[in-house]
Amino acid sequence: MAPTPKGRATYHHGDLAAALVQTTLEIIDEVGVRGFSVAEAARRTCVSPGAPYRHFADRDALLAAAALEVSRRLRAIYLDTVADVGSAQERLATVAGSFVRAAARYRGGLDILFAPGLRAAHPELRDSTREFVDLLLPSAFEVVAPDEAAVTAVALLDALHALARGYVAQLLEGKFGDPDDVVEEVAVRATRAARALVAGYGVPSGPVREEGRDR
Amino acid sequence: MAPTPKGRATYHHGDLAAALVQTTLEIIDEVGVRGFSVAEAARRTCVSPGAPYRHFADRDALLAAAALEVSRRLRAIYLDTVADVGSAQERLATVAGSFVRAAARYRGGLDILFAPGLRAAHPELRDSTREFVDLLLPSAFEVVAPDEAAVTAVALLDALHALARGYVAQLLEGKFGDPDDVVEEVAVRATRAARALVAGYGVPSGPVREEGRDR
DNA sequence: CATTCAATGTATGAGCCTCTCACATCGCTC
DNA sequence: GAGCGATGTGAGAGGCTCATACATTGAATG
Repeated sequence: MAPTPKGRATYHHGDLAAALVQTTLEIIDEVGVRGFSVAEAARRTCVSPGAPYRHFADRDALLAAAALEVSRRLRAIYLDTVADVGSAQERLATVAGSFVRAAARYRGGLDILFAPGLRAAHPELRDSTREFVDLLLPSAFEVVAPDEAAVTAVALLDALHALARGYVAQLLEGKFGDPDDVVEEVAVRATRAARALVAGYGVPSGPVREEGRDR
Repeated sequence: MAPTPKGRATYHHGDLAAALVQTTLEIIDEVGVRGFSVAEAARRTCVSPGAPYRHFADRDALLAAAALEVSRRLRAIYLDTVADVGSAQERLATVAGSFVRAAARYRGGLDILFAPGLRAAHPELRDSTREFVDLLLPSAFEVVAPDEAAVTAVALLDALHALARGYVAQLLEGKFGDPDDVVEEVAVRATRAARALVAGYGVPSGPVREEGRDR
């Protein structure tokens, strides 16, 4: 007869996919990506170990879906807190700091969002970040010198992207100490670095000429 | 009598620890961190599946040792190719590009060097990077404004570190296309971004004032 | 309503992996 | 040359991923 398994009223779950993503995020917050297992996610969601595979091709697919959810939340944060900063320069600089602060909040989430293997295998993850970056494109155009603006604007965003991710990585791995303690300081530093970057791309050929060796 | 197992002449291996690290790097180059297993490393080294655990507490410890080896190689590359660049400014900028180029060569290695979980759990990995960054400290001091030089120099290096790691991450996950094809272009961009960063930190209070919102 | 069917969950199990433990083998020291 | 500590082997417990066959059910259809 197989009565509806332990923690549930109905045989069918209702929205297992979403529940699994949520559970996955929780598990990862607790034990990190390495500690995560599909089996554990199934257990916490009160379904059999095989059930998740109805919705996700494999472990990585579930992780990728969770990472995608994280990127959606980051986007929301951006729209709430950064989108309406006054000048384009400050908007670009602020987003870096804001990103660092978000990292401290969604700790585990950021871990999967940036897990090397996952991103390499799941283009939709890269796309999501790319879309996010594109939100900033108008600001970048405002900041950059008008000639060859297109190329430079994209390059600037890539640089900002790189910078922010690098700071987040260092923050999350505890390089500066307990992330919760230092997040604000790191966010400020990231903002300052971003400002320097923006300034550097804003001048027609950059403040340092092509060959900088003999100034 | 248990004849000395298949691929070996003696019962004892000689230097299993080093051999395992080497094999680990090879495996990761082929199949990535996710595809790596201690069992496979043991197989390729022609020892029993349990043997590695005489030398490494667990899978992560072996990975960390391999990552440490990678960081040693990176250090060597730096000393060979960057250490004697003329000006401090260019030295700092060049190291970013050089790092990106190294990433394309030691692809798998960089994956583990930057695997979020690993670095968080193994301080010696962070230390190794830290030591590497410290090699650049003198250059940073040269570049930075003399007042509060200490704080700023370190901050500049952290920013450069973040920038370079971010570029490497994007390169390796294929954001710009096949890493081998784009590595040079990305390296140039990283160098340029690094220059902008260095320039931004070189001016006493940065090119944009504290409160930048109402320029 | 009754039926049917596609979607969703369960049960079972094969195969692999990590890591442990008792035992075998060997290089070194005294 | 005897003993000992270090290093390797073999067997196995327990867990995980994923495939396959079967059970259950909500929804569409007549």
